Amino acid sequence: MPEGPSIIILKEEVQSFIGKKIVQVEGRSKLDIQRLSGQKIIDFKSWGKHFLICFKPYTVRIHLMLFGNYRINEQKAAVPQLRLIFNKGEINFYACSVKFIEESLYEVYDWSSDVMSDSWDPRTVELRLRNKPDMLVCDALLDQQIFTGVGNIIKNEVLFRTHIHPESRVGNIPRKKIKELIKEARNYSFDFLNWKKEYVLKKHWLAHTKVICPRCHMPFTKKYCGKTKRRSFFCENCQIKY
DNA sequence: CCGGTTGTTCAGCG
DNA sequence: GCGCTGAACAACCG
Repeated sequence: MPEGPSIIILKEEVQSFIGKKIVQVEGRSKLDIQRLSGQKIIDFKSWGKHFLICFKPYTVRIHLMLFGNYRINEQKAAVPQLRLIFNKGEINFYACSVKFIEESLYEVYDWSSDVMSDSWDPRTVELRLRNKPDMLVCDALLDQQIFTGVGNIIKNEVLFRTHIHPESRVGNIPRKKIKELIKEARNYSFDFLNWKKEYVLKKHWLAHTKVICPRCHMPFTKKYCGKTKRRSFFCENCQIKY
């Protein structure tokens, strides 16, 4: 379900609930979710994979993790973690993490690293990469403080597009190539968004889950790389190890 | 039925 | 206190 672009889609799907009052709250979250009853939704925001429901006194953070999903104006055969019922319509979140954020969002989040954000700033990303020269690039792409919103699919596709081997050390990658990587992380994320909206995301995967390199037709390597030990699909021939 | 996964946190250990 | 590992959580697909 959830890499950054998927959360953008969620945000777009719930726009009509902005300004609406929650009339009833259900769910198996152990938090005091009843405090949401009677609250009016001020806005929906996102920071990477975090979906933020903004109320005047606080914010609710939904994280869909690996298996989470949601239904708008319908339910599925499962107990929602959080169910928000309005006079007209409802939003249901399943298998997710729910948290209250009491602080101002601007104390908690820095949007300049969020690949989907209007405030995205490649210089922030470059600085944070420069501070982690020993990190493998496959881990850096999944580090939410560096590439906020990037997940495993985006990681694999961006590394393939930029011809970078996942086990390259960040500090060994030439600056020009780093800039390309940063730019492509955002660029591919928007391709992801558009393709997902059209239900053609998988069709456009060049590397993720692939067995043969579409560029040179050599077999791909599948390996659980880096500290994150997430699946990497890459071409030893086309992707340079720095 | 089992194995695997678009993710993250935390306990336990050396 | 650190870094590392594995467990835990959860739902769905093939």
